[in-house]
Amino acid sequence: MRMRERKPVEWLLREGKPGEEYTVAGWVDAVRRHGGVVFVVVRDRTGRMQLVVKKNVSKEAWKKARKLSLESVIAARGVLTESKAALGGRELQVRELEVLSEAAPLPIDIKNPEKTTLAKRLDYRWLDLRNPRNKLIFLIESEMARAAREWFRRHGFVEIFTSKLVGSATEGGAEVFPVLYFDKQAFLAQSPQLYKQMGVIAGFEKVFEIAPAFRAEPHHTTRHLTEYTSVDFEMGFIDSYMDVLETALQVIIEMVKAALEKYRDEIKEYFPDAILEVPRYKIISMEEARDILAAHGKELPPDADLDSEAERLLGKIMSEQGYHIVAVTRYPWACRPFYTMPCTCGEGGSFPECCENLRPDTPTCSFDILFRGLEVATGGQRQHNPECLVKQLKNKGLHPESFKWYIEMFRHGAPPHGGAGIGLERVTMQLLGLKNIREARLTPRDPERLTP
RNA sequence: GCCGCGGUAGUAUAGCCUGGCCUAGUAUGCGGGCCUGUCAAGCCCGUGACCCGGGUUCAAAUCCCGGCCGCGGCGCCA
Repeated sequence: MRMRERKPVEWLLREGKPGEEYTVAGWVDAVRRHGGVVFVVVRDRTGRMQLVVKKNVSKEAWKKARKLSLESVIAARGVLTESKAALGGRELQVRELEVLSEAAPLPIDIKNPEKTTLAKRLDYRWLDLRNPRNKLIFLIESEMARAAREWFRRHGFVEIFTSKLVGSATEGGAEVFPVLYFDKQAFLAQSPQLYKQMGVIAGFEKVFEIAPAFRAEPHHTTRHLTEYTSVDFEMGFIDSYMDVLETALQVIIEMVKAALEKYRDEIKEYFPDAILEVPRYKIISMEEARDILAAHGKELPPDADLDSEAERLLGKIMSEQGYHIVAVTRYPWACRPFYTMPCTCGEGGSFPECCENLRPDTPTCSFDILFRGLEVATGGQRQHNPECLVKQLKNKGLHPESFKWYIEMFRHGAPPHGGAGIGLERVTMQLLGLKNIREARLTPRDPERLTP
């Protein structure tokens, strides 16, 4: 049988002519043996259809069909017929059957993913993803990445591809993976942060990147990966960090919208906890967030980040008011990286004096975006005054010498700018209501797992 | 990194607390048989497991210690 004659299942069910002979090929989805007749359900990328293999039509094909194992790859040729009993209303009366690749007994239950632990499913990811529910997660991610990319391009952002091998840690040092770079010490980039800024300063003005980021934190939770996809952008000539926040929100909305427009029915079918409408958002300040939380019995000190309990609580309160997305602004200096623009500078320009007396609770021009109570994005305005940067580095206990080229970059004309990073897998997880972020990554990496 | 829970056929589980009655039960898968209209096919027969190492004991799936792995929480973060 020739593969070039192969017809997709969807096409056969819709447009094939009954009475004509066709070739299909795909995976064995089900086999039902009934003595002289064997029903085989074949599955390809476009759908599933029933093959009928009768002993009195082709004894040879019938013999092969009886022995088919689930998930083997087969090709079949036969006459398309109408059949009320068949799934899709049509079936193929097989004259010729070929086993292209025989499948060994399956180690996991593909039909019912909930009957196998996630760890086991991940060990056999290539089988796990044959399940339509699991496969859908990645069709959605593909769609969301496309939507984000197209949105950026439509709005004048340039796609860049930054180094993932870096010479120094971006923000501290503890959470980066060290790698041996010939005879030197290097690291895997935990964020494209510094390079995005370089893109803006180089004159691209607006840049974005959709690429992996690496975090060496040994988290054992349902929402952390050591390698994830970051949807990052950076934009110059902003009036304030609110321009950045608006952009981040629009991108997230655009991603969710695209996923829902294309896959709403499937999402509804497979993910009972998913959101089916484009979420509304609300922007509040850290001060307001603290007041709301305090009113619900959760007190936070003025220099503290929202802990995961606070995030969940805030997410719940805001969701009940109809806002699945809430952006929290003005994070205290103590919780933000050294390059963050403090609110004492920020609006209206940055001068050497404005970053003098930074205290742990000094508000910064920054924000986090929570989607159903989980942080999915972080961003803000960056400090573009090199003198301030040095002060801010020192304030954080870092050594300016380690960031030499970074600081140097701001001495040759750096526009006011800011950006954000959006966690693709986290958006997917919260959109679909997944219980574990590992489900949203093709081959997840956590502190223990390095294969497949 | 810290804390808690766990590891039994291919998969998912019962048994563990209160050691012997376990020749380790059940479901599903897998192998074989019957069956020409099934679609979670059915019926009959069969196959298959106590994570690794050490200890306690007359006796360990069961109790203790260590390791590895898994699940989750926290800190932190996308």
